Amino acid sequence: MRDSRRRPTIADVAKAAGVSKTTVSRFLSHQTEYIAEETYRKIEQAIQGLHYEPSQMARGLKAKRSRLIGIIVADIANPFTTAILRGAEDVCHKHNYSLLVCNSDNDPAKEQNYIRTLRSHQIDGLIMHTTGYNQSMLLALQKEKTQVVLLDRDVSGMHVDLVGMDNTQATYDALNYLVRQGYRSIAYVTAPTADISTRIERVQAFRSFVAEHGIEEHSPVFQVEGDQSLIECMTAFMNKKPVMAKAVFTGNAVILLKAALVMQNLGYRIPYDVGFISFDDPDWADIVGITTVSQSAYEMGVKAADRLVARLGGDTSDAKRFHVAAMLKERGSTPQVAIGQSLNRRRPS
Amino acid sequence: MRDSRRRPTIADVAKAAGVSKTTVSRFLSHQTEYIAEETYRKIEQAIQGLHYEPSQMARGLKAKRSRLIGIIVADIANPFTTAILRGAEDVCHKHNYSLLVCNSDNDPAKEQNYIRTLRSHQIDGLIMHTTGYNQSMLLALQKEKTQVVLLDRDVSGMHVDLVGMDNTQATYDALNYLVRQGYRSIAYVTAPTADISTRIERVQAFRSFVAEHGIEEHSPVFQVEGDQSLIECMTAFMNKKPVMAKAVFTGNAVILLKAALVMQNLGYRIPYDVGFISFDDPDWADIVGITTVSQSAYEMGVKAADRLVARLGGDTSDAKRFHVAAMLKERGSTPQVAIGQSLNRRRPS
DNA sequence: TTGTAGGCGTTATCAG
DNA sequence: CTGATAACGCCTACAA
Repeated sequence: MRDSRRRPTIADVAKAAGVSKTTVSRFLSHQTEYIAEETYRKIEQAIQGLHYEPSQMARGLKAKRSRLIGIIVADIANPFTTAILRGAEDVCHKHNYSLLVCNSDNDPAKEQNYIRTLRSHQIDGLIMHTTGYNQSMLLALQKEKTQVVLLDRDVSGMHVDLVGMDNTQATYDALNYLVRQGYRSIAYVTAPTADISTRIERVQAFRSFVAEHGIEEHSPVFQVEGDQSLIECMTAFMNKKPVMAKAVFTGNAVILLKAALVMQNLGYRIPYDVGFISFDDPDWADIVGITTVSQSAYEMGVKAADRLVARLGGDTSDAKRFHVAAMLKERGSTPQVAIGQSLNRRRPS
Repeated sequence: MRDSRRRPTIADVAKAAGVSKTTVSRFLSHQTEYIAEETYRKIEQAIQGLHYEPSQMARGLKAKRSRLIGIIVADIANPFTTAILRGAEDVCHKHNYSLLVCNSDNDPAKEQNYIRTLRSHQIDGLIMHTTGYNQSMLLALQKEKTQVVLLDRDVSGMHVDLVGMDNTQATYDALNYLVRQGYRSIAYVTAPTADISTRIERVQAFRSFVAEHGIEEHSPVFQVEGDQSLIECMTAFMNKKPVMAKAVFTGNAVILLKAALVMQNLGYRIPYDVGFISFDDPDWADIVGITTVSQSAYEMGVKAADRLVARLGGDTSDAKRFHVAAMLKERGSTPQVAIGQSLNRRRPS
């Protein structure tokens, strides 16, 4: 008698159905053509009765496939990441893959650690929102036929699909909009760029733009780490003479929130004292009324998983870059201002 | 010669080090006492050289452990969930477990599907934020020695650890606070309770409270599904006579955001026309100034994973309920009002 | 149409 | 101190 506390195996099913393991295996892999009607029904019943479910571990060991897809994200608390996860999860679920979610915290060492762990679990593919520092491990993974798709951030020297956005274009779009609205003093606030391609591209685009428009003198880039440095930067920016219409441009939703809070605590009101615009489009931007450059993170997650699944399905076409569209969502935080207008614009009554 | 495109196996390491697989295996399981210094070094070098990493699939097959922990969450887009994931992930990572994240979308069928998938992957344990409808599958899992910890929501008849909060107490705390602030007409807005224990408990607590305080006539419970019904409910609530200070109490951050937006679109201002309080404490509550009943979701994730890891480590103590503290975070959305004060309180100037 | 006999990569047992 | 061997659950030639 089988121990009901043990998960049933294919042997249990075989015994219950009075056939061999091979026949059950055929049933499982839908090679149903050569199975007698009678046998088919018996196996079916045995499986139902035992609540049998094939072991992915055993299957994987044989087939060298795990039906596991790894995803390493930089910050799981970021709504941008959440939306990506949701998209990737939807696609993986549809194709019967499961998602191993890892949170690197933007820490290259933690990321490396996770790559190792994922490799030990024989992941079939990896969706990588990378710190940018683990190129060699990723290349090694690739060599072992683990498919890799880069998400958002690029890694130099990797010839794989990348799903992201045109950061230079998006930065220019946002800045053109701000200038049209009358702002001539713009601070770009970002977490330290480190080796993160998107951050670097955006900062470069920002610098080019403000130089081209001759407003670089009043348009600094702040790479902030920690709340204290943010407070200092915001204070310095707001105190900078000459007094004129200023706007803050934040690199993601997390920094947006922090910067907005700092401004509030410093006694500045958005948008009456300072304009705000941000990359990312957290759900709460709607209610606070923050103009954003929305990246459609959900689409990115979907697309990345789609590409990965396609590769796993045998697509060997050349590695490609996919850009999801960025969309400027205009809200109340960036009203039109008279050029050179001073601070302390009155709240409309 | 070994194919470098194949992941190295223990046999490759053994050959490279000139020892047997057994010896390498001893090395891997840190039974280092009986290994000669010389041998130890050779194995170490072979592993380094080959970038060998033991296969979890093979290990799992043998040991019937996968070092995989499944977590099924109801809504991955909810910041409450994100915080939980972060907590659980931190703990799992520390103990060398990986997290298989599944998003049930509050759909019992999808949840059932995921339970099956996770079982097929031989998860060692499951953290369950459940729809409440898959009791029998969970019991079956348990019988197979898969540890289960319930998160937030209870399942009747399951004798396992549960990490959650005291919903009745928290509801009373919030309502007592509102009454102290002067509100006498309070709407509780929740997603349909379905079989979700927390939602049911909160609604019951709300009903008891308003009955005890004799304000049930002006204090409805709205179970809303979809934006249209939310608009109708909010409109009805605000139009209800007599005109008096009203407050909306939302069951989670997602509904909070929707309800606040609806109010805004209907032309009501928070808190001048209507007070707001909510379960959950999304990061943006700070900047908008919403009073919340914070659940410390991160702590819940940590605690749940801690319990699971403890069980996996052999803890066989009785199943227990763990309550994280709920904390009322008072912000601007629930100002003190004169009892019975009418709508359209003026914005302070 | 069905069954037998390996082998996937690892660990445990037992014997040197 | 070290090594041969069997077994975990499944799949896949090859046979019958």
